[in-house]
Amino acid sequence: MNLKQLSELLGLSQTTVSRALNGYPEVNEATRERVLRAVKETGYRPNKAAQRLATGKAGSIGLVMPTAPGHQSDVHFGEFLAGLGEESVRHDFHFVITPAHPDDEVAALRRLAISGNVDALFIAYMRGHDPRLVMLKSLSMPFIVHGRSFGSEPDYPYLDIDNEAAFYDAAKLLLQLGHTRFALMNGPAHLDFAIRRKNGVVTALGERGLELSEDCTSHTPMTDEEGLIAMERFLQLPERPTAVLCSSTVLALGAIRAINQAGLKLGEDISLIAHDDVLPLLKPENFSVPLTTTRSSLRAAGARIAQRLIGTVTQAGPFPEHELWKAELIVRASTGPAPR
Amino acid sequence: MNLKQLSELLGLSQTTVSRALNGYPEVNEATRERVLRAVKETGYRPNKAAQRLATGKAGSIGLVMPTAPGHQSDVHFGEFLAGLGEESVRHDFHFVITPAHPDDEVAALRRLAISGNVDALFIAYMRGHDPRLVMLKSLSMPFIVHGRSFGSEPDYPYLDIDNEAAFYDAAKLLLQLGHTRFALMNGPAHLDFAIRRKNGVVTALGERGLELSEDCTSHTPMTDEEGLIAMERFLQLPERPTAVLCSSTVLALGAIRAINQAGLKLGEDISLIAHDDVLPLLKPENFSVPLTTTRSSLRAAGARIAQRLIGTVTQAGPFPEHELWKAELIVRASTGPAPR
DNA sequence: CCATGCTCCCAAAGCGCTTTAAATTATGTA
DNA sequence: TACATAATTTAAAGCGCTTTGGGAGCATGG
Repeated sequence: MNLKQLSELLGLSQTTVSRALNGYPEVNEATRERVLRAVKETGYRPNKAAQRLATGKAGSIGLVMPTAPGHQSDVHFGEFLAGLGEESVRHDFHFVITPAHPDDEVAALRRLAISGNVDALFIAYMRGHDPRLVMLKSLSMPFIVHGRSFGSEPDYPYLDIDNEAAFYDAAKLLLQLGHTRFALMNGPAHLDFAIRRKNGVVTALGERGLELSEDCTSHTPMTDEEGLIAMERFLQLPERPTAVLCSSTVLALGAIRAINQAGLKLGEDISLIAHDDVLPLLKPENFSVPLTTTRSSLRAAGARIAQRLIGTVTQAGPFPEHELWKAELIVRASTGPAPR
Repeated sequence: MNLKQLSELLGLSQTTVSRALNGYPEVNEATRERVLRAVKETGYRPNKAAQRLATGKAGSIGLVMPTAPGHQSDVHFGEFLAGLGEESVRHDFHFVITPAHPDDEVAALRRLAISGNVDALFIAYMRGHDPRLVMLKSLSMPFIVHGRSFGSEPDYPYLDIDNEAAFYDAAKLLLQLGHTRFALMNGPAHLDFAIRRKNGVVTALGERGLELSEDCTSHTPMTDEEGLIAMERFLQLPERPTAVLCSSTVLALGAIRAINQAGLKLGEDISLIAHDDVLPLLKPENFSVPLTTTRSSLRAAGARIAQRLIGTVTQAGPFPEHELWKAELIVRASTGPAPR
């Protein structure tokens, strides 16, 4: 069933039927109702490809999913997607996901953009001087960045959390508890959030005349294995840290395993604060020693980004160019006074 | 840059350029190379919407993501998606994800199918007598089912794991270890895999003249909280179970927390076998007491499903209508002889 | 009675591609 | 040299929708 058949069925022109469906004012209400009724009865749905071709609008937002055989899937990705979905469903938008090899992301994004399949783009996992940014800016398609790109002018729309403040505050708390030997388990060094979080820690320590040693810093993918390995390394240092900051509850999961295996007590021998993206599987309050965290919901970020993206496409704006969310510092049992 | 412009640039007709690009044989090799070179230089990409309209092919597979505010996102979903992506990227396919309210899935699937946005569909989380199946069969669009639908004729293509055998084998192992008091922590009762897994357990127990009591069976969403709650309930029974079968490592995560909190020892006081979908975040070997599991990679299933779906669309088949994968039973420390 | 302004509705063009049917050019054969 | 045949190329017709530019039909008012 297509428009032509439907209009013949109704004895109307395609124009009128199309207008009736799209809410144009110049069609008689009685006629509109007749059309709507026929749509219900026939189950007619406009062909999206044709609609897209005619209007240039796709009703979808695009994203690239880095993937490869052996490439570990990221729990954060799923959670973010849930947020996007939660909002998109309200506007009858869908998303088009292009899987791409991690080395091919810029090109994949470009292909996606000029394919005509999507109205807007979204990127995340930002790096310093991110090459995707340059490409996107040249593209004249709305986009939004989750995170920021250190070293680039912030002349692009973004939603980010204040990573620096979050880790500054967390470090500050540990300082107040008397800790002096710090460690940081961070994400990959080239990622923007990792850079900023480190800065936050360094600043807080600096105010007390302390330094973050290289030995006590790890930059790894955010998996529990890496957390385990990094923490094992820290624990073997002659002067092992008593305060650990952790870029993800996933890393913390491994780190705590290492702490337990070493026979140490979390919250007594070692204090730990992790950043909590509010993953359904890793609730900090459910750890055997509940985790002190800096919290910011990834899912909420996804929903907000969808809202802005869709709003931009449908001209429902305006939206602020930049949003910087504060993370909450939530104190639980994994932090305590420095042992002496 | 579109076809028309490109062909004018080359002094050729759109037909020839189109054919050159799509590998038709009736175009001179020299001409084809000239076209290809021009494409490289100009960065021309065909408009997908137009291509789709003309061919009816979309180069994409569709799926519905159940979502709603407060609807917990499923870790299994992300992992499955990773598998789909891994294979899709090889064929330059992408996926179109329609988020939909859980109550609206059938309709959403229908909309997706007739939108012309996708070439093939995929469904999962099968229920007994699944209503989506009826709809899909009436649709004349290729689809594949992950799982099966209990109570429907298996006259549709599916990929499933042998849930019944997996749980039969697991129960059998525990029986051989001398256990007689069993519990089953299962997924929602209406889901196909839950029905079959329960059957497997019941059959194995039945062979020894044992029964699975209602008190010792839970049907819940597969989250760690639910695992905790269910296990707490089991542990308060006058005759508490010594052998527990668990439909997911996620449930096991909570269950083990409950066991620890009760001061019991996993693998001694209580033996537990969980089904392992090979989630990157929950490796059974990383639990403080490594978990005995029935293992089957969700990601591998995703990749295979993508392969079959894409193969069907591109006529690369034929593929077997049905695939039933065996899960591996891997024994680790969470199982031991029944305490006496 | 005719110009004016509405309200509705329609024919046809166009979005960018593929593909059918036909035209043109090249090649081979008698 | 002429003609059949093969090798290339092209014009034009869609694919199913939106939208531009009119055009009936009808009431209003001078």
